[in-house]
Amino acid sequence: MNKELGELLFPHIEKKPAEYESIFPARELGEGAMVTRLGPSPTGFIHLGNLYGAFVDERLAHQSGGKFYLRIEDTDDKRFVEGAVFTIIDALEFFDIKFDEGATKDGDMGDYGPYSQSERGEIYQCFAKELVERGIAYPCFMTEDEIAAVRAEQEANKENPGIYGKYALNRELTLEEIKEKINEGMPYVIRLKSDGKQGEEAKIISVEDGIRGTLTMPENFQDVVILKATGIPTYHFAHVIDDHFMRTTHVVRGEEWLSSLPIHVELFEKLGFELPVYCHTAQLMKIDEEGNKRKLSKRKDPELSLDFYKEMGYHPEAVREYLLTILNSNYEEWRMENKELPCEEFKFTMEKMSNSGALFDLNKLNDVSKDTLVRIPAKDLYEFLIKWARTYKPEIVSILEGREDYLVPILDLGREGQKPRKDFVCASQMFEFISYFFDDYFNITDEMPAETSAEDIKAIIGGYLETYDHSDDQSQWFDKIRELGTSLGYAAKPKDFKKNPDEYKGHVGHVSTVIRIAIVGKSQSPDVWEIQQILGEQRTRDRLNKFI
RNA sequence: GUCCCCAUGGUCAAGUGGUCAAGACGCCACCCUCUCACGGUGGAAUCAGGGGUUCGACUCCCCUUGGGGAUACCA
Repeated sequence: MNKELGELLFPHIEKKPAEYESIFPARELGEGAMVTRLGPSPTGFIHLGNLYGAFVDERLAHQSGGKFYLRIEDTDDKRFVEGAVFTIIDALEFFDIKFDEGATKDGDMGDYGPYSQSERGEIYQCFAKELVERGIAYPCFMTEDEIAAVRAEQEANKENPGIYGKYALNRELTLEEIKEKINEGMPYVIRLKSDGKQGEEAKIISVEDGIRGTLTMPENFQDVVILKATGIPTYHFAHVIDDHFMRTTHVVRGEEWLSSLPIHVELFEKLGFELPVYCHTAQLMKIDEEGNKRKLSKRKDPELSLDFYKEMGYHPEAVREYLLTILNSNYEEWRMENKELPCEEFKFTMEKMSNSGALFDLNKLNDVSKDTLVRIPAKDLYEFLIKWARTYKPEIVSILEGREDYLVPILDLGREGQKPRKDFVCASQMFEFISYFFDDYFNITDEMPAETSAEDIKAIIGGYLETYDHSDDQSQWFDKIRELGTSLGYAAKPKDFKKNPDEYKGHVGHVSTVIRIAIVGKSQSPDVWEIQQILGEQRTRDRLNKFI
């Protein structure tokens, strides 16, 4: 009867399960090589958490000489967003996550495809058919109302909700009944006929998790849906079939999957497939408006969308560094000892991964980013800045493009030597920081120091202009400021002023601040002499003249 | 409700029965210093609570509490 039911339900499926074993043979890889995958669903949104997981997959595979592939998990037609696949591929490319096979913009690449679940219907149905034929899956015609009624009854009886045991109304339908319902055109799903027990009788299963160690939980007892009414598989079924036939060795996924692990274990067992190693990562969290810790959500946290980082102009390398520091607790230490090595040299381990959800920390990202950018040559920063501006601040492209000779020294200001400045965090901030080098963006934003009177300000700038010699070296230049200040009643050294504040109007720092504001517009900046050298004599004088 | 996961400073965390309980970010002070940044020194700040086990618990067990997740024809 089951055989007949299989044919009735899946008349078009001709391949036998065993055939797929030879179509997708075991991979020939070295000892210990891991095969991992990223399985995003194309909802049009990809956030830091996705990248976090992708990184683990990527490191694990490439570190072990294995393979890392991209599989599109588009089994939810309701949530599908047009163009989302490209968005995902773009984002991963931007952050330099490299795949060996899987979905690409030009179609699939690799021998284990198709890599989009929507194109694998025949494979899923083949195995659904097999399960039906073996009597461990069945068509279920229960309507939404029936399911709701069952649920209400279960709630009233304080029983676990779900379709199982006696509540699985269509579990024991006869072939005739099924035929009849199908002829009536009733829609149906295919459910697993679980033989698990619940409560006291439940068997306890235990699974070795790559990150969390031994996991123990009660077996599954629900008749879960494996094929929806549309013939499309649910995640559970697709996961088991795909990861088996794509020969995935390590399934890295978020901890929200932990509770459906028993379903997957049962499915793997029933299908006779070997269980992959599961690695359940902790979720990235954030603090919400009420002050509660909560998982990064797709809807509510647009600022944690990958687009946020692209818009702000965080360098992909900085984001990678940040991710690595929260991914492996010993990464930071390693980085301090190996400042110049590429992060790929770091030996990533699952043991060093945290089991508890980390809160996203923008401060930390910024700090990591500063350290990362200081290692990047100014010329590369220049190119990065232009690339960012092209999409996110097009109005400044014209003042940046083709001006490498002007920009590179600006971006390199104070970065040489043992204690380089770490002024840059991200592209948007970089432009802000150097904007005074562009006449259209230059303006005076800070107040002159309180220690300097209006007459003194004129005297300082006038005197400065009088003795200004663009070819002075840095110490000659500063000596002049010191002399100028002294002649106007300002201490030559801040310490002198602090010791005898009554004897002076202020100190040389105040004098130089006046000059700094005239030239830079702000009371804080890198070395003024170096800025003047980049600005050139004429523009320096022009800015000063405006004050007289 | 049921099931699962998690629990060291504000944040990220080291720690795996005996430590004055690392380090990083942030914060504060000081030093360097013409400003800022960088760098340096120092500081405040943590084992959620209660029971066990043990000569001895941050570490092992139990309970409570708290946080997170699942409980879908979403992934």
